[in-house]
Amino acid sequence: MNVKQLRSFLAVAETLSFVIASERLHTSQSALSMAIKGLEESLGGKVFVRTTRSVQLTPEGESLLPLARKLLADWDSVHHELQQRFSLGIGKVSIAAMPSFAINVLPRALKQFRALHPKISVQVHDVINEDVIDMVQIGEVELGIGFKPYPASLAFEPLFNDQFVAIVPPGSGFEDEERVEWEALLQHPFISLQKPSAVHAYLEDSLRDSPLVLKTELEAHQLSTVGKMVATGLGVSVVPALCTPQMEALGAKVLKLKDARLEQPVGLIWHRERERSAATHALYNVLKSVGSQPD
Amino acid sequence: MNVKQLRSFLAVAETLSFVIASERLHTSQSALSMAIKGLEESLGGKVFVRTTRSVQLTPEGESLLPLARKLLADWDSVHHELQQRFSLGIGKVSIAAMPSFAINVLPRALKQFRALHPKISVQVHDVINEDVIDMVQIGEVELGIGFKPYPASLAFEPLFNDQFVAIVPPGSGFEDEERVEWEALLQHPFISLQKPSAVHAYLEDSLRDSPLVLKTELEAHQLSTVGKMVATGLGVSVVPALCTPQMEALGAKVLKLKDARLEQPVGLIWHRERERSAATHALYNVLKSVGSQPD
DNA sequence: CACACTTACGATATTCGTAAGGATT
DNA sequence: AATCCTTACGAATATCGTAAGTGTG
Repeated sequence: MNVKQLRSFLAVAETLSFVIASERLHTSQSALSMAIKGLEESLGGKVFVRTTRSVQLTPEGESLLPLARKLLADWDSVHHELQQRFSLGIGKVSIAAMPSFAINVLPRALKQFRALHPKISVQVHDVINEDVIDMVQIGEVELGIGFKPYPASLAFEPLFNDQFVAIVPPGSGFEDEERVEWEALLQHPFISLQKPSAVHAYLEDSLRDSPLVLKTELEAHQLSTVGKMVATGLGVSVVPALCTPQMEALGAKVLKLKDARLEQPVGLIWHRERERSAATHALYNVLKSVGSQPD
Repeated sequence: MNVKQLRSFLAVAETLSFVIASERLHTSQSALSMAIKGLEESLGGKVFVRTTRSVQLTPEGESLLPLARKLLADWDSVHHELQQRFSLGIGKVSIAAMPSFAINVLPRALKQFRALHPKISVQVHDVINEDVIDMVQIGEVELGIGFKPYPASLAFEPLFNDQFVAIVPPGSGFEDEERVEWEALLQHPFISLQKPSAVHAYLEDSLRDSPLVLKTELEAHQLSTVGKMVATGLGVSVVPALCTPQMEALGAKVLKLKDARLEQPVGLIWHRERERSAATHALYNVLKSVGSQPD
């Protein structure tokens, strides 16, 4: 019993005519005749009674009819669903992105992606860089966006280099300058993101060889909170340059840092061993084209 | 997408190896490779990632796996059910039989039938001859057993000729005789079956040309009730000879009638235009062999 | 005799298995 | 080197369509 035979059966059962059914199936009557014959051999008995002038179902054929209908409907449904999944007609993508990217770049990219593939739902996990790495590692998301990761099991495709910038309160002594030295910046109370943050780690790393120390006096969990703290004069901080417009909107002043080491590649992260779905691949491509122009 | 491709997919997905899967499918690796290739072309994307050293499912393949399992399970289930139905492994038969036959012959036939086909359930409608005809006509049963019917749409296969016999109370004036004349019989109160009964109709028909009249003084719905009434001396009656043992067991005396016209063929009845199931056909054969030897 | 299904038969496709190819561990 | 999947190719198989056959109304 194969699919073609069952389709033939259904067509004949519904038309009660080999001629009409063969037209509906775009085949010859003889081929249809053979298909039904094959089906009957496979089942071990006749499903139709042919009296040269009329075709009717046997009781066994009668009981096959609803079963065949359901079987073929399910069959086509599965076939269609998989086709849709491959052609991006349907699908689901889960990604994780670090906040600076999620806020400043992702919306634009997602708008473009959704325009291309409106039926694919996207779930964004807006978490700090460390959690992005974890979620990709665990397999909770197929794709992450963050700083270049250490684990060898993860692959990385850079989008752009993000440099850190200093943010200071308006009206502070830095106002006239465009660039600021670390030494001058650290004279002020330092407001940092929560401890396991990538920003924090990079800052400590880049200051390792210098006599300077990060005196963290305030901590926050959200970039916008840090920005607002700085804006109200509680201290200074260092954030990814991506956040510049956001920080300025909050009322903080953004200054470049005179230290080239504070530059990190931001890019797409995925698990080498895990396959990405067609939908994820499509999003990957959009992010690659949109994400490499952060402005 | 066809059945073979889906079976190939399932085998590879479960073994994660083309070699092992091809052994399980009793085919060559190349054939399996082509089958998967064909499936992937049909679906529009890859379901496996082959890295020459390992095979793993793509996310799309992962989502196909449970669907394929169900599809094939349903498929095989339908195939098996139909095979069983044809090979009489399962099935259901509905027949209608007139009471005299249902009581005196059918049990023996059904015992033999059930021994041959234990998984086939049989539903017996124990109804008067007229209802047997109706139920076959309507299609409520595929097979009936009763007197030869009139409708041209029904086919009839005789099993035996049943003649009517007189039943009288023990100790009545007939005791010494083996045969009884109509005239003598109708001197006594006549107990008949309910009006539309075939027995009643035949009796009236066979008395049409004679001066005798059926004076029905009592009516009952069941043969055994009639028998008991006769046995207790309420009157006399005429019943199919088949019921002889039953009537004697109830205490009535059975006498032959001196009238050859009171003989009717009893046999199998079915609708010419309606197909009979394999199970019904099997029962038909058993009834033909058992039913033609009523004793 | 016209219609509808089956069978026959040659041609076309498809599928199969063996064997060679390519890639990875 | 050994293993495993893919590709190539000739052979076996299956399927198809045309056309003839068969039986019914």
